[in-house]
Amino acid sequence: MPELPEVETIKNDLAPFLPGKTFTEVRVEDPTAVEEPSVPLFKAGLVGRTISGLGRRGKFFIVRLDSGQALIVHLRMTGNLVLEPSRPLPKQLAKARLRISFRFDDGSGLGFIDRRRLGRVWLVDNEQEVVGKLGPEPLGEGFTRALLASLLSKRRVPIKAVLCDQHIMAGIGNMYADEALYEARIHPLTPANKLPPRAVGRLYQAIRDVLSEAIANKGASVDTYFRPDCRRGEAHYRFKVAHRGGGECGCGGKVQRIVVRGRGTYYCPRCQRLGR
DNA sequence: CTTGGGACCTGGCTGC
DNA sequence: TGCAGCCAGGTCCCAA
Repeated sequence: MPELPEVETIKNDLAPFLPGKTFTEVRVEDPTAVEEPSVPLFKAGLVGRTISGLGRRGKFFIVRLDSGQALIVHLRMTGNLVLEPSRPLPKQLAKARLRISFRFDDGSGLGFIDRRRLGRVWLVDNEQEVVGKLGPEPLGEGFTRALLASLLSKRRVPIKAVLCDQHIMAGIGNMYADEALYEARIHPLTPANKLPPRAVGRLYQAIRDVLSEAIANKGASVDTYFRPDCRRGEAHYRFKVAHRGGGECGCGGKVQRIVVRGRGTYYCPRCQRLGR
């Protein structure tokens, strides 16, 4: 599932290829992929435009155009952007369906494939229309310990739910929330506003460390995530708890799986105690 | 404000 | 072996 480190990796991988290219053809194979505007306007707004730069906000991938518009992609659960022509797709992607294909003036192409068809694209005048309601970037300069403390102090819900809420902070999903809480030795059910200042400090560092390390390892290929050239990320090899139910923690205890707000949550009951 | 639930979506898994 | 039904979880939306 692509979260911040995966989308950042996709952006970094595409940075040497996309900027400067001009769209020559856009084929929308699955119209439900286009959230905004209509499919004809979507195509017309892209063809002939040149890519001026790439960006990322939370889990959204942003392609900026010379027209001033922005093509925005959200991969949701199973979306992938693959460079074409590409080698045979890995078997996890073999059944994914092609939803949109983009062709460029140099003959290259980019495919948006998505097994479960939950991903979406937008073409908008102002990217804030799509990403404007997101909370701060956890790796951004403005994301300080004090800001985290103030965000948490207003919420009584389990800390796990707060970390995954894109309106509070942007880019953390199920996997990295579990990893950050493990690293900070915080039980996922702890009410956010009940965290003592020292725990908030640990959590702040854990969020930054876990995300940075995952980016350095090019994202986590736990399910259908692959880089645009179909290579795997390696961040999942470093996971201590995420998707490791029944596995062993370094302390000798067993990683447990519980459900927090409808999401599978992995943690170590010995390292992450409730109430302190 | 919060919380819970459903909808979207389909491959892969479980259980009979 | 076949098949029904559940599960994964990011996001939005609605009801209480």
